[in-house]
Amino acid sequence: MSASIHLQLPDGSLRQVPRGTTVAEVAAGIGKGLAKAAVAGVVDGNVVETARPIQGDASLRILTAKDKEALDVLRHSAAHLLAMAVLDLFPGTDLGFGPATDEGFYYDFKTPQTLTEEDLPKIEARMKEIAAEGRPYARVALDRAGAKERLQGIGYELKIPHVDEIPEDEITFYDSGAFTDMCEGPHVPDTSWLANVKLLSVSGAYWRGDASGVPMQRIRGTAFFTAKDLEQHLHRLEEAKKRDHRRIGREMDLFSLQPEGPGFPFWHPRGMVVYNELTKLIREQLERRGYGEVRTPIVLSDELWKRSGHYDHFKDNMYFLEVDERSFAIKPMNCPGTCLVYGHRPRSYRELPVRMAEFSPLHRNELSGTLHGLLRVRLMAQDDAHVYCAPEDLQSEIADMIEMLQQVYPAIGFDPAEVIVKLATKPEKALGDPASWEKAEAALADALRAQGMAFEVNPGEGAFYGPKIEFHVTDALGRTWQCGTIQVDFSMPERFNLSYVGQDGQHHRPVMIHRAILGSFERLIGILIEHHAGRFPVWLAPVQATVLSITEAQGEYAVAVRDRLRAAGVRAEADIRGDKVGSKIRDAILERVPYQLVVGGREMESGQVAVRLLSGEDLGPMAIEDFLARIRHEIDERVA
RNA sequence: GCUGGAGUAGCUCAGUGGUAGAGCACCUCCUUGGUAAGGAGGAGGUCGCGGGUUCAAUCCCCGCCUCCAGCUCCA
Repeated sequence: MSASIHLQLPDGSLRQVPRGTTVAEVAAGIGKGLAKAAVAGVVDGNVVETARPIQGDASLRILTAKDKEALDVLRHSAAHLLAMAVLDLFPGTDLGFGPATDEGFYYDFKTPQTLTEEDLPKIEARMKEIAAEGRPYARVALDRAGAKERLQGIGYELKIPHVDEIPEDEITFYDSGAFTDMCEGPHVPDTSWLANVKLLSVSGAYWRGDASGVPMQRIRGTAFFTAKDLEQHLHRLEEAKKRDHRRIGREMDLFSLQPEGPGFPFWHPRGMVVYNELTKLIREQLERRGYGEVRTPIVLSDELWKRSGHYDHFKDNMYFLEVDERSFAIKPMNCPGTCLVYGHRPRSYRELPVRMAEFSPLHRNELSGTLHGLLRVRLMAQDDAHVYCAPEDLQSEIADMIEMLQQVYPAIGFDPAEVIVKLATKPEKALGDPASWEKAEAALADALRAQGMAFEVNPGEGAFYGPKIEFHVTDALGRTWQCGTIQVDFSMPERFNLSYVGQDGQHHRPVMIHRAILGSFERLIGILIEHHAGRFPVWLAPVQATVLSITEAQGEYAVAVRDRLRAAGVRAEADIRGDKVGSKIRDAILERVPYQLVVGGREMESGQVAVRLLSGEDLGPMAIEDFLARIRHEIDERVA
């Protein structure tokens, strides 16, 4: 065995070092700055701590704070730091798991006493003390028996059975001072990297997510390399709180949620304006793209749901009722209804593809604990459609749907170029044979490739009847939300025995595509409220312009201006109360009205309005016609 | 559904074993004021619902409902 090995660095250069050289030593050999900045290394694709000796020829990348993977390492280490502090303060605590997440980290504990929010500052303070000590993380590798013995010795009961589930025969621990934890690693070199941590919440959880299992307490937190990044993140959390659609929705009088209808939103007149504008946007597209709109019943016989497969796969989420000794279900999806429409008469290949859109209300009995404003409801409507086509039309139909999505998203304020695309594949419990699933998954993947769209796979997340493409938008705070979805389904046409007569005079089975562009209107409106912080694009704003009189002398003029705007199709109000204009502007801002039209004696004289934007920008006086031209353009073009 | 927390005026929140308060919003009046809060007065509450303890419960106890933070699930 040669005493030296070759390491290939990201720039392609080779470096010869003695066998057993650590990542940290290589970094030091490259430069003093890198030695200090090295968080971890990537050896042949595996992330390892800087203290790891390299035993053979390998590729090596040194991770610094700039790398995405480095942040995960930091947060994972922060989770350990949290465990150290909790063990110090609450002896007798047993450890669950403590991973890094997209936003930070958490650790699950089984503590002798219940933890509360008040305990967090104490724990955080202890974490910072330990961080300041700069305790190194040392890796210890044991075999299975050794690992169990060690866990037993320190009293970590929960993790002992887990040892048998680890596929590798080498079980690793990381020690820092008196603390040790069984963990795959890697970690930052020492705890001094972890100064910028913040604990955010404590909540319930279960050992390995099993609701019948051991109850645990989860402490969540976040960590960053720099104080500035941490501050920015906390600021974003604050901002998200300010944008909470439940609060803004109430302030703008868009909708309400009431105990009489848990999870069933009440739409107020102003909320319905947004709802209807979005519907209008979609209907325009439907017309252009050769869709017909249908409306199928809300309540349908049990038999139908047994045939469609919902009874077997979606029953827990459905509402049932008994009428005249017959069982019915309230529909959670539109697909079976449209299948009945399709199958109601013979179909010819000449009329394919049959495209049916439907906006019916859908009820889904979601678990009470999952309800959340408009983002998770039990009553919603989707901009739903089902397309029945010949297999060979699949690609072009999907292409058309993607094009529609690309035309719709900019109007609601999302850049289609920034949409994240995922392909969700067959779940464990699914309808149909594996071969059609493969066919359907391939069809979706092909369609995406044909469109030149990059996508990642979301394994096991498909609908029970078929795989789906998910379109995720990124909002103003960098959060992502799934909106659009396209699903290919070979099963339901089979179950409903749907067919069309081909050119050859024979019966053929159509393929069914389920698709939604916006997703559900409820959820989308919730997302849009938060994305725009309630400041909707003008075309969507419940009130588009409000006329503010300066004194009561302009009251009549203000009302006349409002009526002139209304006649031109602008949603306008007039505020002719006896308040000062500053106070009226303040109210208009709180209502998020995009245009405030101030009318005083001068404007009344000249037949003008003084235009102020929601942003505070003052456009000065202009003729009513000029203002109308401006706002009509924004409305007609749906300027976002 | 599960774990933990909460529910007092439209909103944000004080408060007490002897049936309740503030600010904002609302209504009236005064003020006629030029781009984020002019002033005064008034009205408004079954203190989430049901039971219990007590001479007396908004307050203490039990059950339920709803909401919030998570778990899980998802449009």
